[in-house]
Amino acid sequence: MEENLREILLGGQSFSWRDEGDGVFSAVLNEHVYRIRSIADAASDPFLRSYFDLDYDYAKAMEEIARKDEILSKAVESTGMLRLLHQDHWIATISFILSQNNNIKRITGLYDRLSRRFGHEVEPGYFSFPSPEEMEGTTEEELRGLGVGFRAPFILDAIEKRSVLDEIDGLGYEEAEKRLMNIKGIGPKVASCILIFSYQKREGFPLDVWMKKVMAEYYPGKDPSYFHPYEALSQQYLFSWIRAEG
DNA sequence: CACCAGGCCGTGC
DNA sequence: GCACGGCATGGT
Repeated sequence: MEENLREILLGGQSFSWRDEGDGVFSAVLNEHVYRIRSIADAASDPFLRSYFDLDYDYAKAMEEIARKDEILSKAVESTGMLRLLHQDHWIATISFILSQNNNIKRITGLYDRLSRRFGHEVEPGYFSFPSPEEMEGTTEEELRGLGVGFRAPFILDAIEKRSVLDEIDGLGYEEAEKRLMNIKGIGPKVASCILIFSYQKREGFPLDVWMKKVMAEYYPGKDPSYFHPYEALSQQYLFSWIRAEG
């Protein structure tokens, strides 16, 4: 089965990708402008191979998830094949700090404004997401001026404590979560997104407002361990399904 | 005018 | 430990 590329790129895992029309999606990553129409386009590029986690068997995982119960079967069927992205630690951290009490459209807009203000132009009109060094020296006032609102001091704290992002790989989930949560504005939900979509910690299970409804309505009394060993990917199928369902 | 969005922080108990 | 209000901004 073919991947649901739109859902993977624009469904809330990442805020880097843009719909260029005619089935083309673009993103500025790794000092390049990448343009792709399918996952197959990524197979020959080392950076994208890692980014799209091409060495993991998502087809097999999807089949096993669909066999778990009726709800997951429905979620998988309506969504198509998903993958979990392997994003840059810093980009994921700021992206999901921006995501709290926010919506995907506005998060993407803020991501763009940060890129244009602090990043650099890789191609005409295409700006990289700024590195911590490029953002260093900014102020709460400047950030608020870009529209990030109450998240401004959280971003400043992340700039200051960015070195913790290099100490997460290899840690167990709980310890990794604890370290991330030392940064202001990172609680359990934001931490889980960073750990899944940047550190490949597949036992994460983000509980946002949508997923809390799903759990209360369809999995009362159950906790994320029910979905083991596919916590994160199952969550992503349920998230996509319930959002499409309304 | 409300209420919501891939929540978290500070306070009070 | 848990419950609660506040929080910037833009959309419905």
